[in-house]
Amino acid sequence: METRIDRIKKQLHAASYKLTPQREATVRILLDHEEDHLSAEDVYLLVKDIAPEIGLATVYRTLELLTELKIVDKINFGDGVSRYDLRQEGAAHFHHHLVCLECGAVDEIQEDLLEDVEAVVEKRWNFQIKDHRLTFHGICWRCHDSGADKPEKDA
Amino acid sequence: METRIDRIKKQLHAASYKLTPQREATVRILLDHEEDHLSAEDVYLLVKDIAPEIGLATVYRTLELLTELKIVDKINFGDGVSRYDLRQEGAAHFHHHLVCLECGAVDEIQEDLLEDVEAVVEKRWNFQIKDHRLTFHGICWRCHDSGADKPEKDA
DNA sequence: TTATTATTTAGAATCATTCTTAATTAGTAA
DNA sequence: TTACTAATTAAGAATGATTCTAAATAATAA
Repeated sequence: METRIDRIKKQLHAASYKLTPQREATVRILLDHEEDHLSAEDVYLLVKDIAPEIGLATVYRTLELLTELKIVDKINFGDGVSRYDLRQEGAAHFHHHLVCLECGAVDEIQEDLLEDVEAVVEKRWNFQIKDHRLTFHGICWRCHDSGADKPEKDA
Repeated sequence: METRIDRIKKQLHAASYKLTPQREATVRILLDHEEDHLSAEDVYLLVKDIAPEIGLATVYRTLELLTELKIVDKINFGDGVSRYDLRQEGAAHFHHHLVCLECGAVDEIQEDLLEDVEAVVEKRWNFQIKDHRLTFHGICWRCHDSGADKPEKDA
């Protein structure tokens, strides 16, 4: 059976890159932390456990490469550190984020909520959209009283 | 007649800050470059022309202060540099951006396109939205052939 | 094998941003 | 005005994330 790693390997080969042990280890960490918005430093510390000889610069280079190939998305929540998220397989667009101003939690919205808005933008601003970034800042369900309900999982 | 500067002065006083000459010079630069998405360094170089004795750290401090007071918005297009935009007077939310992957131009959408989407997010994810960031990446009207029309100005 | 190219490591270098310290300025009360 | 106090600033040092450099290593092709 073909695994996600296998498919990423093919993607790399198609672009004439190799899946070196360091790159594979990095990808494995990202797969194990799909929703964690890891920084390069975070990835580095985690990947060192399974590939101790790896260097920080290699992690940066790998993340950059994966970003170019649209396997991961590089995000910036304004704290001066870039974070890296594995893109949903086959997703055309980047998922959205909810950043809590109270506790700092970052939740994800996988569903694409922007289809209507994008139709308007393409038409009215005559702009061919390739991707988008959407982040909401506010108070998450954990931090405000009015209904301590965990939202339903992504529709 | 009350100018924008006067109103900003009041806002500062209300929060018990002073509009020092350095701060005023910085605000003037921002007013003169409303759509330019200046970095702190850009602002510094421009402000030196009208207030030569100013230091870079002061520019940073001033921009940070103005950001806290929601007079300017700090944005990050992923190039490692923060940029600062004067917020439309009275606007509750930050405006959106169109970043051209071809020529690098950054256009603005002042209109709030997210009202419907936000209603969905507030309800379904049980999240109290305070602000948002929305950026589209793609090809601007200048760079793609199909209709070299400048879009109508913000509706 | 040898030559060539891609990749990595380690640490130095860079660059944006923040911090520190001492000096300056403004505001206030006498 | 003068003295006191707090806010603000300049200058440059310090920090921290990221990128670059040089030499070593691994993979690939001939």
